[in-house]
Amino acid sequence: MNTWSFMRVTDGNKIEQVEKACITLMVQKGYGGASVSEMAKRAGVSKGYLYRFYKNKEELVQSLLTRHIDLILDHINNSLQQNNSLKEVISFLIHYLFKLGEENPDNIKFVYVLIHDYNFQFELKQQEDIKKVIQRVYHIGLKQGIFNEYCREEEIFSIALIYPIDFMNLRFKNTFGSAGWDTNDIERVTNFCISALRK
Amino acid sequence: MNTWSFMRVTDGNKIEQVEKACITLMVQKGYGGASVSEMAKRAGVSKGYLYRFYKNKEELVQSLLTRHIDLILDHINNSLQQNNSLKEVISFLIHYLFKLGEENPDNIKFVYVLIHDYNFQFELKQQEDIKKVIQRVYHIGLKQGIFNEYCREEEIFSIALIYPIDFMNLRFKNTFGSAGWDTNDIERVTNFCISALRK
Amino acid sequence: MNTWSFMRVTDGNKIEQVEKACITLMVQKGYGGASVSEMAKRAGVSKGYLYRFYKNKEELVQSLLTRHIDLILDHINNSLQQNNSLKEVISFLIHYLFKLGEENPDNIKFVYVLIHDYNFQFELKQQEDIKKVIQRVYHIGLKQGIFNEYCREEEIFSIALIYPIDFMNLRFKNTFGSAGWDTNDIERVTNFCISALRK
Amino acid sequence: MNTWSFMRVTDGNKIEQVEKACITLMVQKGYGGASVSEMAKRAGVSKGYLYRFYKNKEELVQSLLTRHIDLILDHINNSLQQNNSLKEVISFLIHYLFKLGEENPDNIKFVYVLIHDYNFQFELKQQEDIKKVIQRVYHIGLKQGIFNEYCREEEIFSIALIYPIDFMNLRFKNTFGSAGWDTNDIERVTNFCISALRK
DNA sequence: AATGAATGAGAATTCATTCAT
DNA sequence: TATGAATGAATTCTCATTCAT
Repeated sequence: MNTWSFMRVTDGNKIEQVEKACITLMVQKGYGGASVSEMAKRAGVSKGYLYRFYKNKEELVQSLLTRHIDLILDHINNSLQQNNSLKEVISFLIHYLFKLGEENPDNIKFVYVLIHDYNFQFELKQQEDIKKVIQRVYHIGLKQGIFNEYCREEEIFSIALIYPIDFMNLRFKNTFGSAGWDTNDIERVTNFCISALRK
Repeated sequence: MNTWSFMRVTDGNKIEQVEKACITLMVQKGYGGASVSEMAKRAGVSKGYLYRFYKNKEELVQSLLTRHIDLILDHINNSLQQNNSLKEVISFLIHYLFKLGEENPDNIKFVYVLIHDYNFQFELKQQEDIKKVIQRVYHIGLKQGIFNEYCREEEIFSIALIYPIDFMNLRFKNTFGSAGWDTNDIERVTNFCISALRK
Repeated sequence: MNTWSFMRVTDGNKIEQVEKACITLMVQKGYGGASVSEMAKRAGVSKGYLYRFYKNKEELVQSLLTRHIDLILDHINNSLQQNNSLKEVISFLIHYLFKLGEENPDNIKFVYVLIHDYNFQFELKQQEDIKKVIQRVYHIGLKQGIFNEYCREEEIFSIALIYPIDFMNLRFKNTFGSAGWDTNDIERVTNFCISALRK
Repeated sequence: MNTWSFMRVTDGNKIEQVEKACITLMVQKGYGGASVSEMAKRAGVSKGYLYRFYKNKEELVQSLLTRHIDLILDHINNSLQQNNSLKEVISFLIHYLFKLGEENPDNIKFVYVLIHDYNFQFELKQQEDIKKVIQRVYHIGLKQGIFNEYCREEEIFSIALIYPIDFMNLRFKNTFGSAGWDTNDIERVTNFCISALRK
């Protein structure tokens, strides 16, 4: 192993630590309250180092959001390429989202916080990707003729993507008295979602 | 009109201006980005004046959120006291929410931004009020026996309250290519919501 | 009783309350930390009222200091007019100072704090009064021929006036492990003081 | 001289400048009146820089006070370790205090102002150190059997430490018409002090 | 590649003071 | 006589960002 490849590994770790710290702090303190200094300290790197990878704080956060959303979009696209039915696509998506929330609640909290923030829009290119993916899902449903008359692309987005994310965060916040979830909850959310879109 | 009443009107106006400025800035820049100085400047009052009414920035924002949510809860409670059916209660609620969004988009944006922020919880008392109201709506639906098997209190909250708010903000953000809404949209959202909860 | 005299009584009380509040806060928080608003609130008067009597915060504090010092000077002058010996004059003074400290510790703390503050000098006229009084005491001692060779006017001031005040505050601050004082302490301080000046 | 050592010198200078500015302003305006902004400006550093070294204004001032007092305590302790007589210990102390006042009046003014401020106590550990030192001086005097019957530890503190400091400040303030001091004054103060404690 | 010293604009908040009533 | 609403300058402190090393 040469020094160069060794360095790369080191780098990767550092940046990974920065991103973890960023997510944690964004969730805990919000965009305004999360300071770059604290991110660097938590990640064990210098502030200067951090600025060599990201133009500024906003870009760091935005790039993280983009990557998180991209992962979700990739997952849906994979699911779509396997000629799944609408039900399968939605079920896979929701199970995937719950898996993310179980692996690390902060990841889902982070997405939740940012997609509802007027300071962070999806990047333009990604917005197109989202539209495309939602359209593909919508067309599958149309082809299968299973949508009720009130269902449009917006409802696919709101119900199949946003509603499960909101569900998890409602539980994180313990608003209605339950703190986590079990497989029954996941099934119920999945079924509710599909039933909401169906005739 | 005597001087006294003139003074009062002036006062009322000032605080009203502060609150308007606060809402606008919260929506535009988020909690961390919205500065008290700018709020005061926009409202045409001094910073010191503002602090005679609110202990600090957080209290100003929190009190505004509480008031906005209270208005919505009051509306639902009124609706419940009139022995309305589930469908009527939900329909009234959604129409009310759209009315708010039409009167002043910032009001709905403000609520949207804050209820998805991990730094702003509902005040404890209000959280209880929300639970109570949602429970009452839920019980009406149970009595009428019209819920599908996947519907719980959480779904009432997410679908009848959050989904319409999200819908408006999706339109404000122009995510799927339409910027406002018309009466058809309102009807569609209403029907979709009721259909989602129903058998 | 006419309205005028009634008013005067009321006024007197109010101003007295203001002065009490001022002293308490000056001792507790220092000049910078004591706010006029809090003084007014504690005294149960409005800020505006307070400013009708004192040009500003400094004048309020300065006038209080001047009055406190004047009381002490008056006491010494009375003592001097009775053809007392040096020992009697000093003994009366020290007993008087301890009486002040017993009546209300804040009074002695207040004097202690201010006479050691570079922002508060004695008023010019009062500085002359102090010099005069100290000179008279000095001359009595000279006439009686009891001073040791190292004793000058400055020592009269430092030992007969400042040292007892410092003693009480050392006890208030509990620096050497005793919190108050008894009659033995008073006698000891008196004797120490006289002995320090004597041959 | 290499760049590194050059940097260190620069750094040291900056902090030194901050401390000088702090002392000057504390003496001129008191704790409340001395602003951190002005300290930074006078020291030629940025506000942010200052806060990298001191948690806040209080810590800056307190740390300076502690250091000044420590220097004095160290001096007494050195003197004590050389098996000096009481007279020598006190004489050395007083000469040292006057030397401090001659080197830089602000240093003695600073100590004078803060030890008489109810907002600044000695740090707990230092208070113990002071007690210990005073006790050691007291025990020397006891062993030599030279104290008069009115002399206790408190008097050692008040007369050997506080009285010379007060003397210098009385001169700085020009209260009795002389502004500085000469060697005769120093001798007189020393002799007065020793004579005051002696039989 | 990596650091962290240094900045300075700007944040939240306070408070002495004024003045219309 | 007495109030307290209103101000705005000043205060303490933070933080994103830069840059010399």
